[in-house]
Amino acid sequence: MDAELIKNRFKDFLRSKGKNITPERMDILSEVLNQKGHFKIEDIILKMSEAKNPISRATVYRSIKKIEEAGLIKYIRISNDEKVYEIQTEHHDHMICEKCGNIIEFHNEELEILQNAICRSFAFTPHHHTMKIFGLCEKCKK
Amino acid sequence: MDAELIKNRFKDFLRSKGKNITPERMDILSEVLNQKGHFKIEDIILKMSEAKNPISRATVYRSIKKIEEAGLIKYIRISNDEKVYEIQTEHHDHMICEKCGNIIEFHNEELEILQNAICRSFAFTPHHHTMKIFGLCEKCKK
DNA sequence: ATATAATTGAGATTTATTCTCAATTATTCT
DNA sequence: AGAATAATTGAGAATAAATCTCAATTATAT
Repeated sequence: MDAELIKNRFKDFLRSKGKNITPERMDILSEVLNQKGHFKIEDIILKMSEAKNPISRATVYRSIKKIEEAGLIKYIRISNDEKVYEIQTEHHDHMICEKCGNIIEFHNEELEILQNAICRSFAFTPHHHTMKIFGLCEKCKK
Repeated sequence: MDAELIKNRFKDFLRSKGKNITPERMDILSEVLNQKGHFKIEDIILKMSEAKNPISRATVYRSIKKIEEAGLIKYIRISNDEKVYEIQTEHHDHMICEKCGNIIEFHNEELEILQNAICRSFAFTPHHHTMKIFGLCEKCKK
């Protein structure tokens, strides 16, 4: 939530990997933190190309990848050719409205417990999971 | 399970859409039904290019799409740039071993019920969902 | 059989992303 | 602080999966 904290985490990540802290990387992270809700990489590319210190497409891709590696953002694939990013908070799953495209985040502890139980029954050691429910949100149902 | 049944379903689908039943489409479906477990579109493209009546890459893509539309196969995205297809059976979810790539299919009715309950609490009408659990399978754990 | 409409193959095109490499900039070492 | 070293950047080329184009071929309906 606190942008400064996140920026510091990113700096720490870069240092820990022996990577440089550059204005380009920090500017891109700032723009990411400015986004409301889910965003596409093209949104960031556009913003950065219009900024007072424009940053190239290649650098946006490279920096977004680093921010992702740092665990600060992640993406959800909402269709075969659409990825949207979100700032990483606690783990949650997604409901995606097939009509309006709205993405609802939810977390349900019972679900997590059940998933772990299912994994145990297969002697499978879970690391992480993704669950997406596609359907119609309340508004679009009407 | 019965290949002839599936082929007839595909023919019905094509007819219902006013599409032609062509040897290319039927040969590609046959090759799909020959696959053991999960397969990649490149596997099919390779096989068809080596067949006695070779079929082009474009036609494989077009036919696979039709077979998918007919509800006979579907794909799972196992990583950012890897899709694998499977023959459509009853609904199930997947566990994917991050080490050996093995895909375990599972179905759990409790999970489905819980998902529906969660959707209800958001006034969300679910149509379908995907769930993938990434981790280590029994063998790779050791 | 013929006419009409659909399909095919081959290669061009598209789109998202990554790569290349010379020029620039950050960091490290005195 | 300044030089040396290593990393990063921008611009455009390259890549890869999938789709499109269009003339030639084939399936279907009459």
